Amino acid sequence: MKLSQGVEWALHCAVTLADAEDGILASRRTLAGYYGLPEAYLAKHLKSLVQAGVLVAASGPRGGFRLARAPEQITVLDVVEAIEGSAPSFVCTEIRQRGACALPPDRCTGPCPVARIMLDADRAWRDSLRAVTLADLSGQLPEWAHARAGSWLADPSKPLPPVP
Amino acid sequence: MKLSQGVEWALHCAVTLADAEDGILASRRTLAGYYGLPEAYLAKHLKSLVQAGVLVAASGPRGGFRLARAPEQITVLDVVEAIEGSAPSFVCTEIRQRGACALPPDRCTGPCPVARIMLDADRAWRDSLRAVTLADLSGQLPEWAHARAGSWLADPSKPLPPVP
DNA sequence: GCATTAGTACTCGGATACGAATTGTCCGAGTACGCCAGG
DNA sequence: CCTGGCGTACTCGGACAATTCGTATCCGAGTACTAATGC
Repeated sequence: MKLSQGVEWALHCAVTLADAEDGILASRRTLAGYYGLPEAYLAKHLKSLVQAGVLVAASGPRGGFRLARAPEQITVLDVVEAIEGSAPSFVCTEIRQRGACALPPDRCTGPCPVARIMLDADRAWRDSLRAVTLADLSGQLPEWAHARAGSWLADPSKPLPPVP
Repeated sequence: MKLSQGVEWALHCAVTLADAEDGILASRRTLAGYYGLPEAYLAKHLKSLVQAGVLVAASGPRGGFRLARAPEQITVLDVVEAIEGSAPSFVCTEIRQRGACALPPDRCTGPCPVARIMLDADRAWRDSLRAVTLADLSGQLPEWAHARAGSWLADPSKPLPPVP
């Protein structure tokens, strides 16, 4: 029950991309430099985000990544599932139907109580993540943080505006 | 975000042990035979349950495992954390304080929004598991299932009562 | 001066090693029962 | 017949491999800009 390291990276990068001005694409080098992350490995996670439809990628010079939808339309769950996969954390192997005391299949019409509880908890976890969007996260940052992110994404070589 | 296989085994075994008559200890062989599980590997998980204080073990002939408390006093979360560990699923490495756009530490008094959301979801998951006890799970089984489990735990060589 | 075309530099994407954690298995330490010998 | 002691068989606990997954990295495919060249 440990989440991948990439989930944190992906979430921060997605929130940062919400501050990109229209038409600006951020390359993986730009994003990696923003947080001091290994560029090659971050690329792997960015690719996952593209495959999941969270980001859109463009090749060539001036290429890079941007959000596929408005920040209000992307939930934290979208990002997490892009990295971790959307499979439920608990898989019931129906061991109640195996072994010396196996139950006959016709007695196992409904899901077993153990699986039901675990899936309920999994649903609660996902609901909690689905209730928050990138816009919600971005809105918790101060104005100068948005300005810094936008400036860096537009041109990483330009000096950053100072922190008040 | 995938739970260990042992979680399912541990939960089923714990629910089964709730049907053991007073003074009856179930050996790992008995439990493994109940569900057709590999005995040696199941032992590893049972050991974790003992270390977590969910089960009590006794050595020697007539030895085995029993619940450490009444089924009403053991939550599903107790069992899951015994196997998976109680560490939170998300760990914030404070990448916002690293890289080219690192925030100064004096601007990071509170937890970062990303970590807060992830920990909230983790708490929702654990709350959901904490709300259910082994007694709740056991209560969802029909009467004849309790009788079969109790009979097998008391003497695996005795023929099981039939399923109605 | 302008259009065309070849070159270049920069981007993403997939294929490729390495390490750690989970999975799976085995043998040794300890204990209660049963049996045997002695009184 | 009763009691004490020893042996045995069964239990759990920790130590030891194999496999899968997450981590980390590199090189190749593709694209837009740039610059040189011909008209």
